[in-house]
Amino acid sequence: MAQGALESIRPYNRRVSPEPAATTAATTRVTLADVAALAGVSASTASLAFSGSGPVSDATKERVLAAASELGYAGPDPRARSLRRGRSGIVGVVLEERVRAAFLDPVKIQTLDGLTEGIAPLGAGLLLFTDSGDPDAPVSLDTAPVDAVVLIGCSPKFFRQVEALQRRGIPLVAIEGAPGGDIPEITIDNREATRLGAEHVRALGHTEVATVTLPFEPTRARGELTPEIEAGATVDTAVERLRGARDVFPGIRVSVAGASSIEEGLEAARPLLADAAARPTAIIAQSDLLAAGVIQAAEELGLEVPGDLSVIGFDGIRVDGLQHDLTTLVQPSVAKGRAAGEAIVRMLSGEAASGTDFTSTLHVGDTTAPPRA
Amino acid sequence: MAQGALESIRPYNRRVSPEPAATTAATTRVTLADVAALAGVSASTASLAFSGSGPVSDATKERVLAAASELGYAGPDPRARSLRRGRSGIVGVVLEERVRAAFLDPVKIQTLDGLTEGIAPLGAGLLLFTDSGDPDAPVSLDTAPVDAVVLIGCSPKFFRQVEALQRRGIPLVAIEGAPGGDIPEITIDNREATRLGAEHVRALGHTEVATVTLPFEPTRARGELTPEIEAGATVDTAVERLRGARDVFPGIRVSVAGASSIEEGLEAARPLLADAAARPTAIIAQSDLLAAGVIQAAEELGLEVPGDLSVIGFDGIRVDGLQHDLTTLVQPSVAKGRAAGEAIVRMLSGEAASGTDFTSTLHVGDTTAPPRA
DNA sequence: CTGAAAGCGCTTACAG
DNA sequence: CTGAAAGCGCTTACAG
Repeated sequence: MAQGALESIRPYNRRVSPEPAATTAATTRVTLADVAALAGVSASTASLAFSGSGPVSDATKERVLAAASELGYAGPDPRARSLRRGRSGIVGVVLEERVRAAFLDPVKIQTLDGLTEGIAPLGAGLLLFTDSGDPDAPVSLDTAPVDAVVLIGCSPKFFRQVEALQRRGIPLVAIEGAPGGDIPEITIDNREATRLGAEHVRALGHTEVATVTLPFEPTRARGELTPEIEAGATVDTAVERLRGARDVFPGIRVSVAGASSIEEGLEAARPLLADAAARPTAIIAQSDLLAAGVIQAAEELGLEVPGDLSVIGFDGIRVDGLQHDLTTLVQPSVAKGRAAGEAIVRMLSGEAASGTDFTSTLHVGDTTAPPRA
Repeated sequence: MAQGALESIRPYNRRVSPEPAATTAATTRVTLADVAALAGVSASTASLAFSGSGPVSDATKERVLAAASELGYAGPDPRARSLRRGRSGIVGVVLEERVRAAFLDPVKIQTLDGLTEGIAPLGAGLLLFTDSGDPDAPVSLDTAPVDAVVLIGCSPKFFRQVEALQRRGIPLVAIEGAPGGDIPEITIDNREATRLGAEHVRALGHTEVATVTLPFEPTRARGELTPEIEAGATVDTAVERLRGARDVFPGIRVSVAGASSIEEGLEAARPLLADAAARPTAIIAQSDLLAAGVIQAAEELGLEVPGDLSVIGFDGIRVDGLQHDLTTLVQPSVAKGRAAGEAIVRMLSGEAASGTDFTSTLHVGDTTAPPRA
């Protein structure tokens, strides 16, 4: 276990001798007590001079600050402060993937951005918990000094750690995913939004429609959807969006992508478009990146979008380099993160917080049109 | 200042009464002392039972664990542990941008991924410091309980905070950027690598060559390079790569992009390609995303790559959706992060650590060829 | 294998 | 406006 390594390493700056500071300079740690002594005040007063949260005369304050700079004291030790105050100023974020996988998803990045905004009033930092690639180094979520934790798209596999955090009274919020427990969840209307998109496609007159979906499970089997894949689904987003599409087109053809990317969208679309006789006139993609891939696949075959093929996405992100105004379901990615942050802030101030279910809106761009007559 | 907000919020789980725990359940915090008392052992022994770092009889250990689970004790408080041990298990990462901007750069993401690997032996988490968008919420780098800090592409504007961290004896490593101080730096051979690429282009027979660069300053002025822009440059990467190109093509035409993206590459390339009479036969792009944009611009005009235009990039990332095998300088993005992590680990175990200068390699793909005769 | 004691460095009521 | 005292919750030598 990783813990072991941490323990075996000696503190970088262990106090070398019991003598007062300022002799061994760099290797000896200066404390508030040292500063107070040099300034000729009590530790309490010195503390007040730094935090500014009490009445201290300007003269005293100056003396303390002068003593601090003379000793090279950089301010109160955050570790001691956080023990005393009961707050560390850190919010944990759990992403159940490697960094490089999690940040390939523009929606997650935007959500994280919104979260940063949402917790800004706390002045807290975000502590990232991701898969390190080392199976022996578990996310040590339950030994980290966090004030609160946000789970983004996490599976129930964190249940044990989540429980431990709850026992410790640490506020938790989940953005999608179903981590278990009675944690406030921030969700979006995956099914309803997709249905809306499908209805738009149907209203244009399309009847031959296919869909390219996100993976149904972490193993990321791809290709034509089989009953086995569907039965083993663990990713709600894919399942719900498929339901929405089926609400309108019950027998819709389904091609499963291996991830949310242009490349995967391209590969998932190829077989759908291969047979000119049985070609759909519209494809519903479960993400904008997949939609961009579908468009590439169409263009590869010399098909025009939207003339020969209508394409609709999901997310409402700007796909870098895509020259179309994509028709898509715009989900409030940033707002989701912000809502999670705000819930955290409320919970930390003792209020109750509940989840939020956001609504996506249909943006009609230039990638959907009536089928050719 | 953000600090104020943190202070004004009362601790979420303030102990309500001075009585021993286990009565008010959720709102009362259970401590190791409570567990020890219930188990009928000393606090020291209880502590040993949890950390496993001492000889405790199995019977005693079991008794302690049973008491813990009876009281709902989730393990030692990380805040207290970190004060006592002098380690928090947290490594800070500073990115001088908003989350959404930083993570648009695939190289940064890969570097972060490598960093995660590099610090895996510590079992530590990454604490993200980014621009929150709120000018009143400064990155509170110097009040966070970090064991070490990695700066990624940071400007000297962090000098003051960096100094404070150094005074506190906190190990620092910088990945590119010049944060000031005598911090070990992880760098790559921007100039030499670009020169290598330019030589490849020249060897193919090109003489009419242009370059699309990264921004030269955070304000991100774009367009033709002016002496003013060049004089005010603060981004080493852009400057060094331009030097490398000029080493081979001294009078090279320069178009500055506003960011590293396909879209910006497209826009920066358009004016270069607009005039068919004065059109370059090769373009050196300072990133792969820019190169992908250059290719799009060429294709827009009906030019073939590499037949009508050779394009070379920098980074060696896979550009999602790009159907070319891009000729590029492959830089070891993941290794850079890993090296930073390993340096941190060494410094935390008391060893000295120096920086590393990595070498990039030329990958010849299918986007460069001799100019048409 | 177990316990008593000290202390990590700070902040916060509480008196003055 | 300032100081003495207590304590945040834990871990670590040190004895036994």
